[in-house]
Amino acid sequence: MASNARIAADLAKIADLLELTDANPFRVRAYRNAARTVQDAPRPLAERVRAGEDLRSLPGIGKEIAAQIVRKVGGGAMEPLEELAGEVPPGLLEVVRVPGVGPKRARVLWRELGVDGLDALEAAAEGGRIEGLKGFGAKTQQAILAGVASVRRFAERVRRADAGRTVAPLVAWLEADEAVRRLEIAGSFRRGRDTVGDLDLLVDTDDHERTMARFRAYDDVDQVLGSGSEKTSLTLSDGLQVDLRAVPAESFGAALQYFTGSQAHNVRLRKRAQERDLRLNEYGLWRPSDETRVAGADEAELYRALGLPWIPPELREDRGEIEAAEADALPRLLERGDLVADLHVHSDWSDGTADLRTMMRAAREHGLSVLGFADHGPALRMTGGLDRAKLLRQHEALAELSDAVPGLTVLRGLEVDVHADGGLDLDDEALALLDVVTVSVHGAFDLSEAKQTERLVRAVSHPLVHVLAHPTGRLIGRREGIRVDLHAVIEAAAAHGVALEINANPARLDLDERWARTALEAGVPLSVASDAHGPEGFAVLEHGVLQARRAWATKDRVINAWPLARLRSFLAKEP
DNA sequence: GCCGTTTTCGGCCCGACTGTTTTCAGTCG
Repeated sequence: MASNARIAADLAKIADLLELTDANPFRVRAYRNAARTVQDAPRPLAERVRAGEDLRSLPGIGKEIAAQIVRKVGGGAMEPLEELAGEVPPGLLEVVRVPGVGPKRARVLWRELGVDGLDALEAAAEGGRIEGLKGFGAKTQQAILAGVASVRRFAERVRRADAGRTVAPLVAWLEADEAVRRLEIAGSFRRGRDTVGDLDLLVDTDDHERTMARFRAYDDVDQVLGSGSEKTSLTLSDGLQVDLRAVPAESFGAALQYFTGSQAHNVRLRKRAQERDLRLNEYGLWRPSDETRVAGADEAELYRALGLPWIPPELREDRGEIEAAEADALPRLLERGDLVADLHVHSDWSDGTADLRTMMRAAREHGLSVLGFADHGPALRMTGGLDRAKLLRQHEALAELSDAVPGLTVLRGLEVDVHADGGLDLDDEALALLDVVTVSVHGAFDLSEAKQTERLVRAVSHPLVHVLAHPTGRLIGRREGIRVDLHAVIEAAAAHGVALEINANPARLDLDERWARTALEAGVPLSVASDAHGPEGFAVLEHGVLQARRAWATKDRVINAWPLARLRSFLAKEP
């Protein structure tokens, strides 16, 4: 089936190819917008097509693009894709990813030098054939050579948590200088996305030149891509690109808003400014008639001047937050401090590194008052998983520890493997001994979508199951999730009072924000869980909270933010 | 290519930096 992601990828590719053929830029944008709409669509478009619905009700989808989507769903190829494939070599799509090379230059390089991909581009630069082309000089040639290397080394987006570790010492280095008054990380990092492409730093400084020089002098810098008094771009040794912009205090809020994005959110805000005869840019919100600044120093003030309450960065994706803000109906998003429990934690009874008591203490130190152990069941032999006899011994051990950590209630759980046919790895009698039954998939990732769906639907329909952990099994940047119709799984979870997990491990963050939101909209509660395998593992909960916030989760919809009595009632499957 | 209780045609978000230019195009975010 043509998933929304595949349809969106085709539309985005058409946009890229159109640019390379010098097409009408607004036509390009139309395809980009449509790609985004499809990506964000909560229901599979294929399903809507089969139901005979008119896709033109979706924003940015008109007659032409709707027809192309129908072709794709029907198993055909989108026509522009076929036409454009014959006009430009596909390798040019990689060439435009080189910094400083856009569609125009890529076309010149192709026409003049036959450059049809990264290898050819590199050879042309090394051979000195680029310098001398109209519009190209020696510096550009050098930049291209460096750019090819960086594209190769750093093709993918990086996990936000990894970027956070990289940037923390850099931020400390910049803030250590007394000229720096304020420093903020903006961009998708601030919005809490699970991955980031680069980092955007904003600085309010007494001395632009000095701060930019200090930035360039940071010892982990690999290449300085460009540097002026307002802005410096560079890459660090691990390939991460960091942009630093100097912003005056009177514009700081506007710049923070602008560079936090997302682009789609900003477009909406600028249109909104226009409708009020105002102009919005990174320096402030302006009244053009007399060039006065209506707002700029403070982000909340800027939103206010546009008739809106301040919108949390995690929601700024143009997925309904502006409408909600207008109606004064923004959710009060989950916060880390709302979490009282963690229901998915391992110990050395299976593959964890620490004993029960150590994990209990660590949970308390991380501000939790309820801890649900969820060691692996017997199927995962390599983890030393617990069979029924071992489970009983663990319960005895827990009973002895019942008062070991004041203020902490322990729930007896297990992470039970779901067999390929949807059966569980422990019999019902053993499952009934547990306070929390978490189920998850650790093998048979390759089943067909139909079989995988049947498997998970059967698992969450089991009357003793409470939580489905890391529902897709994706590992960011390493493994795609299983092929499964999550709509069907969500529907079954809703019918059987089962929660879906947001696994907070930064490599997982599974469910992702879109599916988590879909689950919430279907009435399915979430469990934000650390999946900690050691005492330090609880720290990742902050990443899970960000993901939950991006899914519009409030604490009322997250079972491990509930008071213990309410949680117990959920676990008892009371209506 | 999409869109419209001011429009079915004429718009479509905004500015900085760079390198190569004699006044600006291309790229980027």
